[in-house]
Amino acid sequence: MARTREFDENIALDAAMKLFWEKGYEATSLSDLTARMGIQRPSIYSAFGDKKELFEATLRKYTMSHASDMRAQLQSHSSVKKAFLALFEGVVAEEYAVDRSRGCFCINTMVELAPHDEKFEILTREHQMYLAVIFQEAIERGVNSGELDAHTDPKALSQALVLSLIGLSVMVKSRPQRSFLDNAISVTLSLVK
Amino acid sequence: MARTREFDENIALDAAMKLFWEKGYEATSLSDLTARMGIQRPSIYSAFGDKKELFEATLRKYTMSHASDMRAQLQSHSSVKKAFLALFEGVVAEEYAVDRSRGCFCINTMVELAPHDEKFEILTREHQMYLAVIFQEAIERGVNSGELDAHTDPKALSQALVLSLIGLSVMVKSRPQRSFLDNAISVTLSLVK
DNA sequence: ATAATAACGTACTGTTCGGTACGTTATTTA
DNA sequence: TAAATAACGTACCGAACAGTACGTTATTAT
Repeated sequence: MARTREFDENIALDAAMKLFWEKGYEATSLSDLTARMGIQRPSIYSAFGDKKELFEATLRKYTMSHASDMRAQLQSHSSVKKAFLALFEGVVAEEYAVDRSRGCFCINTMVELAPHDEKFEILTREHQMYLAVIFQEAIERGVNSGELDAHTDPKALSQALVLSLIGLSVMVKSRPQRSFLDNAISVTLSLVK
Repeated sequence: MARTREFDENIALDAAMKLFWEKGYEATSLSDLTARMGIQRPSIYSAFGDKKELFEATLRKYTMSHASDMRAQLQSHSSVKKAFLALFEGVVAEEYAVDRSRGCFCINTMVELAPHDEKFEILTREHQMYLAVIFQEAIERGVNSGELDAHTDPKALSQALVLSLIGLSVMVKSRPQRSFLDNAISVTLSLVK
């Protein structure tokens, strides 16, 4: 009944996500967004709503993709210990790569918006809860296969690992010596035994 | 040789610190600052420089005060295990108190500014390094007193604890169930043995 | 007392902010 | 083919932004 949309909403949303992820909510302007999304300002508003709504859409996109990434990574090793080691070391390696990582978008949002906006408090909490469940399932696989101690408390251990992974993801932003991070990872993952 | 300053620079700086701490750098405007500091805009510029310089001054004030707080807390218990437990549980208790905590200003800055501003990358890194040293000293006291295992690696353990404490400080912003945090703390601090 | 000087309050600068009105263009349905 | 409709680009809105010019007031040193 009318003109068809000329841009791909998914591609545009992805561009917005990368920008918010890199700069945060406040530091990203509508002009930044139009430039990177390749569309005009009214197109953003008609397709995604206002700035906060667009941000929310990008965060939802991120958390879904991030959760399935994490799940896939944990399932890609037969050894649960090695899987967690690869996961933690991957965070470090990414940050120290030629073009540094953006870190974790959800963590950035927990810090910037969750304390002042209940919607993002809930959204970020639910993502962390989901990650904890993914971790727990991996640990339970390790217990069932006999790789991990039968006395392990999978739930509590997964929760501790989520906390440490968050800490690691934040700490790398200040670019400490890699030995600092390697030591910390090594000690933390000694809990997975 | 001239008129004397009518406001107390230290009090004004403290007000600015609390505001930046609560809202972050970008979300805090000069108008917010003049309102809370109780002084006019040109007074800010003459006493502290521009917005970024003022922010830096508040962060330096915070890190110094925070470091000595941490040191004091760790020294206030004869048992090192109890000292760390009180430290970690204190973060949780503060956040779930009637008026929620602002979290850790240094962590907020690591997330918001460190990735895009080398000055803050360095400043925040140095603070975390300093905290790690304080932690290490506490652990060494525990080893020397016989409370902790003689095979403990105080440096590596302290680094792991710094990471977990960062993770905890971020995670509380999304207000998960306390049992989540209690479990995670319990598992993490089982490393201190 | 007076000249020098620095802090003060007011009022302003140009710029950028998020958001939108509106006329134009392209597509679809009838 | 014509009417309807929605996406498009342009150009704008008032508000808020960080930062400053400037005249006034208070304090100091001479």
